[in-house]
Amino acid sequence: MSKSLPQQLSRRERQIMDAIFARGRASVAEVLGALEDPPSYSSVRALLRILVEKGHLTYKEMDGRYIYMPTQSRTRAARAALRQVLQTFYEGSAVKTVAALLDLSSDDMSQEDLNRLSKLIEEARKEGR
Amino acid sequence: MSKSLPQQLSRRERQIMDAIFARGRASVAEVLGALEDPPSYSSVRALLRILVEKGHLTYKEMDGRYIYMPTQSRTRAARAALRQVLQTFYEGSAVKTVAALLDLSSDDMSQEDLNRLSKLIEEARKEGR
DNA sequence: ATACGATTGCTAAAAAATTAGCATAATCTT
DNA sequence: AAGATTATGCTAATTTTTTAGCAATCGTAT
Repeated sequence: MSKSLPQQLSRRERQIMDAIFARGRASVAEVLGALEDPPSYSSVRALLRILVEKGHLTYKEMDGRYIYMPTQSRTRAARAALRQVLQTFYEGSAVKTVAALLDLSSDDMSQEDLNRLSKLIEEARKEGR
Repeated sequence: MSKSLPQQLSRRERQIMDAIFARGRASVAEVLGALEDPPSYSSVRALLRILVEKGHLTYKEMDGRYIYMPTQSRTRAARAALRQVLQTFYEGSAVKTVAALLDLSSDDMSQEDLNRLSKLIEEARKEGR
């Protein structure tokens, strides 16, 4: 059984977690650089400390400085985030969500990308059978 | 040009906005009922008032009570949320995101759902051409 | 009419989040 | 080696968020 992290994150905490998830892991300076409206270095450190205390982050020392990384896998966090969007905006329907995604970014998608998606759907079809 | 709502929401504000987006619109009592760890009726009203002040919600009186609804369209908010997940967890790749969605909920998808998706992709293919 | 229940207007207090300063150690540069 | 830069340890203060109470109003049922 894996530990649960039921606590919802505050605004800054969320920002920082997102920055770290997007990068995999990050130093204080990197997190600071990733924030849109950055507070002081001290403030970022304080938040990181809190996130470690709450169990959302861990860190190890590398080259004399701390590198922070999520305790939860990216995959797991990503799924939770997707579920949230699904429930809030698409009535829990994956189909509707995929449709929205295609609509959102079909301009940026190559024929090759579309081929890949077709294959994924084909696979799901087989599995469901 | 539409008004921008740059302010990031606090924890409760986010919760409440999500509850209202999921329902389209809601009364104070409905919002209260929708929250997992509900505070008092008064507290919910205070948050709603703040969200109105900040321009995220609007309300109208119906049957003697206030019904709150988002100022931003669900579609627009949904897109913003999807983009956020895309950027944070899937390197901005819609293909990866769709793959994750299929993986997440292919069990719940019918053959008919998959057909629909195939068609959507086919359409995107034509458009891109 | 009157009591009841649900709602809003307004206000204040408590809790949490956010920010930052200062001292100190390690590392890099000249 | 000395100075500059960058890091952490620890602490405190400010700001924002979150909570809730009380009076007044409106509709409903007795």
